[in-house]
Amino acid sequence: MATGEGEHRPAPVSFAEIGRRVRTYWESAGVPDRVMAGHPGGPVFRFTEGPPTANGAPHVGHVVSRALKDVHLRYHRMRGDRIVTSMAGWDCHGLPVEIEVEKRHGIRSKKEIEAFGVARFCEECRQSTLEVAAVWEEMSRRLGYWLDYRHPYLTMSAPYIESVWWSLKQLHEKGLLEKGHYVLPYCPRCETPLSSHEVAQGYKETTDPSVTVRFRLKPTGGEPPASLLVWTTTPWTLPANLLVAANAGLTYVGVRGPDGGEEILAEAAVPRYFPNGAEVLHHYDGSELAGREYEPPFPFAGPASGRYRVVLDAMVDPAEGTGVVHIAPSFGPEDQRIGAREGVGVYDPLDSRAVFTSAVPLVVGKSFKAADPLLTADLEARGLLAQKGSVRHTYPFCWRCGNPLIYRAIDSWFVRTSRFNEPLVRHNQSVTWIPEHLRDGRFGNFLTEAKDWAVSRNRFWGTPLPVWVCPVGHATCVGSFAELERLSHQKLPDGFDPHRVGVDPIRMPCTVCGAEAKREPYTIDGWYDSGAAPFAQYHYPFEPGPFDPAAPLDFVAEGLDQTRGWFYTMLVLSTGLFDRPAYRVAIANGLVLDDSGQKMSKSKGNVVEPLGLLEKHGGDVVRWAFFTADYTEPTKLHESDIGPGAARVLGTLLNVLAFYRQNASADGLAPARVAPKPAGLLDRWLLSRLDETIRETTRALDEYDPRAGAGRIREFVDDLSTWYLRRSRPRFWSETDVADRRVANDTLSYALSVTTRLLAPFAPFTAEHLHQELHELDFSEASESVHLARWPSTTGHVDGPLNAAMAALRAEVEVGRELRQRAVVKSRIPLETFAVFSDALSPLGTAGDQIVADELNVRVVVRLPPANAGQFSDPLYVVRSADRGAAYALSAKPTAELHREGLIRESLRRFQQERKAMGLAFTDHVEISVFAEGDLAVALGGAKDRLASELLADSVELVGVAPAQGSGFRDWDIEGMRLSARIRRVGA
RNA sequence: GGGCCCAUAGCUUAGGCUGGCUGGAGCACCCGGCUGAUAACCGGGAGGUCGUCGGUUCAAAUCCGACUGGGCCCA
Repeated sequence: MATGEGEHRPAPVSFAEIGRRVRTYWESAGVPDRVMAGHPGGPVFRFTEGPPTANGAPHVGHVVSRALKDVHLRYHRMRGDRIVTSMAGWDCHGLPVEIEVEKRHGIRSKKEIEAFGVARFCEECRQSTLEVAAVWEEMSRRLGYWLDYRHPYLTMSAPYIESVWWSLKQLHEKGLLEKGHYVLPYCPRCETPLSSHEVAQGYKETTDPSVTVRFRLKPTGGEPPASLLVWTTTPWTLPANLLVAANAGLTYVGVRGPDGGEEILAEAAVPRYFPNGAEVLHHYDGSELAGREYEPPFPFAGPASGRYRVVLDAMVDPAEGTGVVHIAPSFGPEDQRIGAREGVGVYDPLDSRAVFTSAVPLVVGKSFKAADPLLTADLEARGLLAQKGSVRHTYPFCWRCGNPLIYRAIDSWFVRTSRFNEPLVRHNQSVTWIPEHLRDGRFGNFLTEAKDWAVSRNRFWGTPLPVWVCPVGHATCVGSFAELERLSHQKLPDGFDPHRVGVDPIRMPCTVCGAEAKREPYTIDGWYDSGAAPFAQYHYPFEPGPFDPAAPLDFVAEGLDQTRGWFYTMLVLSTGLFDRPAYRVAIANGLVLDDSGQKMSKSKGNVVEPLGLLEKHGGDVVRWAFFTADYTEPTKLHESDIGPGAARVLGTLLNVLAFYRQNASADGLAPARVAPKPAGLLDRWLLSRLDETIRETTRALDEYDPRAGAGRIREFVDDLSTWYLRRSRPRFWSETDVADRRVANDTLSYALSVTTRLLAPFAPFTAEHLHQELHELDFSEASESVHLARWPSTTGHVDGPLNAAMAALRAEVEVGRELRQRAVVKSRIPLETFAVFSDALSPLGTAGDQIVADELNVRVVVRLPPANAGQFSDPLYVVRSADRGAAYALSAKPTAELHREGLIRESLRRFQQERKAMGLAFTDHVEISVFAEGDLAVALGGAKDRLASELLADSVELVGVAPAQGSGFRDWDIEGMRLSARIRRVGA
């Protein structure tokens, strides 16, 4: 039994369901392979997939950049370009992977890895990388991001490593790869240095001790005892203190300390340290302090004595601390510089895990952090602690394991980036950055300051540094496996594994002196691996391939964080190796935040999982949401907002398609594949708008602006549905003008077909669904896919004046509607006149005026000069004036004849609704009996033929006597008059 | 401490480079209408100090400066 009137609605559209169905079809028909095989003769479009770490699951931010990459790749494929290459890639090496394996086996240090077995450990790492790939692939399938996942490049594969070796040797020969002993950020847990761009990812707010210590000056004779006040947030570095620095340009004062002795600090620091004032005993120039000797705070068996003295340096900042700075040359870049200048060398009492050695008995066996309180307490006991507190500041933590880093001097290999800053900056200038400000802003700034890149890692799972060093220190960089065989005079085994297990045992005679050389025991930074992807994925230069050393990539896109990561290392390598930019166009999307604008993090529990998101909404809806947001800015992810935007455009298109199919299948017409010859104004206008949309969407994608492209499509779909189709509806079932019906059908199907292709890069699933349904392929013809189609081109229909005129006409209709509302006459009741007073011509002539008349349901539209406006200012009209220079008037009341016409339409609408409520198809024939009162009876009496044709009624009976209850009649009230009707399906 | 970005209606936003009619849309809300595609459509309403202050100008959402708030990066 029916639950009410009009309750047979179609099932809600589920884009997720459409997505699943389309995905199944694609997979069974092998569509992605054929699309990606592409156009062999087409122009080359160079692309490289930024290899995600094959270790962490994807997050929503990855969805954004992948959606962006996909829309452009699809567009270029449809343009006939050959994408070089669609290869997926995985960044397999590095700490992230090692840490995962460590966790799995409860390993906590490098020693334990060695006990576990390096070979076994690396093998586990290798296995682990392949496990996560499946999640990424599934995410990409749901998103519709097409890459060749069956033949990915792996940074751990032997050919890839060989290419990386080749590149390292190139740099080495150019003198751009060297060993040095410098202060670097160092992770005590991972026991390895990190590069500055890795450190950049790990700054966090933290609380550290803040202590001010008295360094007792050695008496120079006769003077009372005095101390320097020295401030630090790292008490653990005090045992390594070798010098103290003051600034020659500052004034220092000696004030009376609590124990009566003199305490020396910068005058500028006095208010901070002694807010209640202090008794100043002496003034000193900074230079006067130079050379004064002091007793080290911890007099252990450190380096030879006699070095503890005050030196001068301009880096000493009076705004911080006491203006007297403690210098531990092994634990700070500035400290190292000053120590080297003063010839005091370095002193490092920590082992590789940053645990104190027996050199500092007080804290032997304690890690650097744990030593802080013990050292502080000892200073206090000896009366050396002037002040103790804590400070909140940002401090670097290991980006992978989360432990605090330290800065320490260590042996490391460097890419001498500082030697080619100028070309880096220059090549960056030729990159089209989106957003544009990155070029000279964040990324550009970073390049200007680019420091040497510490690429060696004291780790296990990575590309081994192919450098062999003899006891004298001569370095030989090996650039290929063949060279390794030649230099080491040994045949490499079949299936040679160029990881540490394979290369560590190999010895070779030094190429300089002939002494036995051993490999430097380092692996290299995983970021180097990924930066090498543009050439290493092809095993360049060892195998022929599409890589061209002179050609940058045409396009890359990743998250903004990659400005310090992949975008940077690619540019360093392309500049260092090939002296050219790495890419022409780089898009960086902003972070995706939760709905309150917070960063997503596991600890906050606000992480939106991409797989679930895509499954729930469907790939197209998620894509659309990101294309239409400003993805260059941090984007708040409102899950409730994700659906509506796409539903508006894609859903409307599905409705238009449903309408088309209903009528076309009744007519048995095939969809038009070429632009039909327009029959009338609306057809011409639609084709013009369509061409304009093609032109503008093409322009948007050429300019890498999918957001604008999606906007143009949205506007067109709106025009198509709410104006062209709404205005043209009766044409689709006209019995009298079959030719026009044909043109309308062709125009609509052509517009749908083109829109489907325009939509294909943006919403690949829905576009495929539309394509299949439109052409009645029903997912059955294996050779068909919208993604094999060519991008539409314009057909010369763009008519700017026509578009403008139609817009003007629609504005007039809006004014008319407003007047009708003020007249309080329903749209179904016809009125006599709509008058426009303007010197401008009718926007679209008679045909246009006909549309206006129809929309407003008036008998005539008249256009008169503004001077005539006065003649309509009487109660017979509602008037509006001064709308952009024009005035308007509308008849305020229907004539008796028009009123009867209105009654007929009112009745017809009731009957149509009743038909619908009965569940009749609009092709079902009926017979109808009608009873009506008063004017209604008169009106319907004269409209029997019309009732018959519009209702598909084989017989129309007008009953003179009011039907009784239960006789199958339904009753309505129209303007107080009774209307009753009984409709029966013929043959039912 | 230095650099970059952002701020328009309750929400998402157009416009800003190139100053100029009344700052446009969509969602949500209220009133009314329409319907042979309905998760539609049409009209009206309410909702904006275009973050704040100052400057340039006949004229500023738009250009300039400062500030506030948010975000990111560097030190």
